[in-house]
Amino acid sequence: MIRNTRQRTAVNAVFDELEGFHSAQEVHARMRAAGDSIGLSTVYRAVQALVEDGELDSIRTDAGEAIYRRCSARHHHHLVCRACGRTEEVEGPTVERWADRVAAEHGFVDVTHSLEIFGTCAACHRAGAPSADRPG
Amino acid sequence: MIRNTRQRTAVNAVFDELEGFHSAQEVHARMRAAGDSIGLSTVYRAVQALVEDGELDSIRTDAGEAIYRRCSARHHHHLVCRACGRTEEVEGPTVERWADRVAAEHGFVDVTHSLEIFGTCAACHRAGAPSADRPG
DNA sequence: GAGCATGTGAGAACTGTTGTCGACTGCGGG
DNA sequence: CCCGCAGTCGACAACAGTTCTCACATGCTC
Ligand SMILES: [Mn+2]
Ligand SMILES: [Mn+2]
Ligand SMILES: [Zn+2]
Ligand SMILES: [Zn+2]
Repeated sequence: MIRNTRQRTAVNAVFDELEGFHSAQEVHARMRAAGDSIGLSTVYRAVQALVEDGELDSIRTDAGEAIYRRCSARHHHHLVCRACGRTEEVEGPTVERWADRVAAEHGFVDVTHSLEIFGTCAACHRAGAPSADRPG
Repeated sequence: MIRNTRQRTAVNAVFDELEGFHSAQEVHARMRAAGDSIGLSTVYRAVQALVEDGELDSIRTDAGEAIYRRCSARHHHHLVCRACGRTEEVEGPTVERWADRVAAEHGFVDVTHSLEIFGTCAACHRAGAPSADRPG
């Protein structure tokens, strides 16, 4: 049975005040800095539970770090600014259909997909953010 | 200046005989098992160089491990069997355009994207492979 | 409140990856 | 040829992110 703890509630609350994606370690550091007493392991367990509950969405950075964000329920993808981390949720029925069709054509079943778009947001571009190269 | 070494050549050759995606560690183990003497660091350096040369394509598993595969030059994506690792390269101009358009609509520039499709291939499905759940 | 399954957290362990550095070697110039 | 040396190798240590361990704490049910 899943129990209601101060820590779990607190981690969940952090994502109410946070835009974009954030790592477990970052959340832990923020909480500690704010005077919240919590262990790193607990933060990891909390974000994992929240992902399973559909409260958070997680993606992986190029560096291999898992980052998390409060997430709306319906299926969507992310448009992430490489410079500031700002994130837009985007939807595209076309893409969904394409992925399913292509998989079906190859005889694949039980199909899922991952899709993220990366770029430099208008604000960062204006501010002269550095551009990275990364083939998709 | 980039030098031609036995090790670099050997790593490159390994991917000629390998279908699907494979990790640096796996490649290292295979080479060692085949009597090839090579260091793990060297394998890492080699696959990284090969990715930069466009010889290999790399994606990241859910577990955060980088895996590599010999890759054709033109831009494409992958349809990967969760059970056996079998991989199909797929292309979709529709998706490319959709990603660019959506990013542009949000004022993003310098846009790239990552897109992978996962499923169970026909052979594995017939063989009764287990199905995983993984939201896209 | 008592009992106990569940959760916590400090620290150790693990995993994939990168850094270090003395030894080695492809390769262009002499 | 062989010299010189920048580029490379590889055993090993270091790192980063994540997970495990286990003694202790604490929600929940009764
Ligand atoms: Mn989708
Ligand atoms: Mn594409
Ligand atoms: Zn930005
Ligand atoms: Zn398969």
